[in-house]
This record gives sequence, C-alpha cells and structure tokens, in this order.
Amino acid sequence: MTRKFTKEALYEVTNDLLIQHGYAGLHFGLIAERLEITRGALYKYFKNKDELIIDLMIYEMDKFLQDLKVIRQYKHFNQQLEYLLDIIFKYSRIHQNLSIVYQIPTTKHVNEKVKQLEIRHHDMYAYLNAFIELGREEKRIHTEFPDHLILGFIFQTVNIPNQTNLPEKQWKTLIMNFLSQGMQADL
Amino acid sequence: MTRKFTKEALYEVTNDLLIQHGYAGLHFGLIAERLEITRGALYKYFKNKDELIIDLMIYEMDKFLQDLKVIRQYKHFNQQLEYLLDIIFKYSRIHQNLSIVYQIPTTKHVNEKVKQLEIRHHDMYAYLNAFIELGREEKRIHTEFPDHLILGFIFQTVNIPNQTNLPEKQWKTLIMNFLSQGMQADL
DNA sequence: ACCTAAAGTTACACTTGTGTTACTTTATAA
DNA sequence: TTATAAAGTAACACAAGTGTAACTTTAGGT
Repeated sequence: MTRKFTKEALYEVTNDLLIQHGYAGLHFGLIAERLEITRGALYKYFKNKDELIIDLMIYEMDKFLQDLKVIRQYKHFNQQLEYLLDIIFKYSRIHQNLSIVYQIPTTKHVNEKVKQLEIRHHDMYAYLNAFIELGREEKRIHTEFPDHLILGFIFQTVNIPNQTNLPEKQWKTLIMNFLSQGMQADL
Repeated sequence: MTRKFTKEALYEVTNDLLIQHGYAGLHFGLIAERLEITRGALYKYFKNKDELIIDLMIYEMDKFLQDLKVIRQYKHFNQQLEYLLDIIFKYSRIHQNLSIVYQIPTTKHVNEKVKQLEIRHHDMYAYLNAFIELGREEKRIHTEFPDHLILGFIFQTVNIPNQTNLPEKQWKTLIMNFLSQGMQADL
C-alpha cells in the first residue's frame, strides 16, 4: 500500500499546529485530520506526540544547521549578520517552537532523543559564538553587551509581527538596521 | 465560611501555570491543586477556564494601564522609554501571556469580555503612539522605522532570557542602550 | 494470478479533564 | 443560640484524547 503522506507534509502540518495550539493543545487527532488519515496510522511511526515533536525539532535543526554552517563563507560580520537573519526567517517556525521542548515531561522515555537535540543546540552555539566573536574583532559590537543579549535580540526578531505587511526584503533591511544602530535617527 | 484563597493568589497561580503549561495545558485541576482547594470551588466564580483567563488579562491590563498613564509625566522621550521598560518588566508575565487570547475558541460566550480586553488594548496603544510620536518629534527615532517595529522590539525584550543573571537594573540599562544605539560599538 | 508485507482503518478499554448538583462546613448577625 | 448564606467538597455523567490490537487494503515482486 502506498503511503498517504510524506514526512515533509507531516512535519509541515505539525509545525503549524504547534504554533496554533501549543504543545498541550496538539494531539494526534488534529494531525490526522489535516493529513486526511486516521490517528492509528501515526502510531505506526511514533510512540506518542512527544516523540513526533522531538523528531520534528531534530529534523528542522539539521536543516537549519546545514544552512548555518555556510555562514563561515562570509568574511565580514555584517554579511554574516545579514545571512543569519535570512536563515532565521527561513526557519522561523522552528525558532518559534523550540522553547516548547521544555514543556515535554522528562518521564516519557524520549530522553535519548532530547539529548540528540541538545547536541544540535550545542553545535548551533558553536557557530553563533564564532559569529559574535568576529563581530567583536571587527569592533562592530559594543563591549558592554554579553553574547546572549545580542543573540537574544537577533532571535526574538522572528516574533515581531510584520503588521503592515512590508515586503520581506524591506522588513529584513529594517530589522538589520535596527539591530546595528538601534532606533536612533541619523547622527 | 471564610474564603480559602484571594483573587490575587488565584491570578498569581494562573499566570504562572499559563507560562508553564500554555493555554491548552492549563486546567482547573492544576489551579485548584496549587491553591489547595477543590476544582468545584472555582466553578463558583468562573464558568470555565476561558472566563478566568480573560478576567485575569483584564485585571492585569488595568494595573498595567494605571502605571502606563503615568508615562505622560515624563517630559523627554528617553525618560519615557526608561519608564516604559520598567513597567513592561514589572508586568512581564501579562505580556508573555497576552498572545494566548487568540487561542481561546470564539464560540464560548466570552465574547463580551474579549471586547472589554480589546478596549484596554486599544487604550494602551493610545499611550504608546503618543510615546512614539514624542520620540519622532525629538528626532530620537529614525524615520524609516514604522511604529509597530519599534514597539515590537521594545515588547519582545521581556522574552530575552537574562541567562547570566545580571542584576535587573544592569540588565535594563543594557536593553535600553541596545534599543537606542543597537549593538554597535562607540562611534 | 496471487502472495505478502507495509500502510491504513476500526473498535475497544483506559485515562484525564469538564460541568453540574446535592451535600457539608462555618462565620456572622439577629 | 441558632438560622442562613456564602464557601467549599464530593460524586456523577459526560466528553475528549491515548494506546493497542485485530482487521482490511493494496502495490509490487515472483
């Protein structure tokens, strides 16, 4: 019998439903309905929703990391920042959903997979720290700011709603300028 | 019979549980357990969790607005910004939880209360728009940035985790500096 | 053609949360 | 002192999600 849904479609749907309903509000019934299959089919592939969610995060993190490692090809900090913003926006859903991992009860035999996710998280920080270090070397980052504050500001930008629906390119330019110079008017 | 819990304690617990478990994960059993009462007691005051959540949001918004209106007493934009950051941090939980209102099904006869909440949201923007306008008049805001981008950056700051546990005052100063001048080093 | 194994469905027992009602407790005011 | 009403509890029927196992479907190899 041929499969009625692809892994990509499943992850797509799950990501959307996670954003809409949150961790506790997501359940196999919802996912099955969207994929036009029945709940039971999902249990052929995943023990429970926690396993599905972690698999999804690992999958998206792997794709993100593949893109992120390319950042080293850019020589200058500002180029790297622009590229980082590009891929953060490209993978905005995973960055909106990553924090829900902490809502998964640790008593659900997914600990092994959570560890795998943490490895990727750790790998991500290796790239990000190198990125920040370059910025400091190029004297583009004020010394008073700790790394995690800079990264916090950058990653939170995906949660700022583009209310006036500016074209994505223009929106990113504004974000980039704000991050570099703040709200201040020209000097 | 004397009450076993105050409104303040109930809202305190509900706010915490909302942050921990999200909208779908919150239920009367959890709240009752924390307050050391039984579920049934809560139904004496609220038809369901949606009503409780909206009442909570209205209550917190009212307190926030009372503080926010004082912003007009500060003459200069930078003073207003500092004050705004103070109260956003003071009411950080409500700003972390406000967005979950959109997860409440609109078919649960809480529409009247949702409207009341929207009124307060609207009032809030009246103050915020005046604040931004002052910033533009004082030429502290670059003209290229739309209002909602500035406000988005300001309100997202509550979600940046203070990982190194810097003292609150120092953290706020850094946030303030970043918002004003961006990450850039001294000019 | 037909066998088989992967894919999917259906039905069932179980668990957890909901909302209501009848009941119990207790401070207080007549 | 005792009546009462507000506060809280306990128990019930119901609704919704979970996980499993027996069953059905069907593409593809022989």
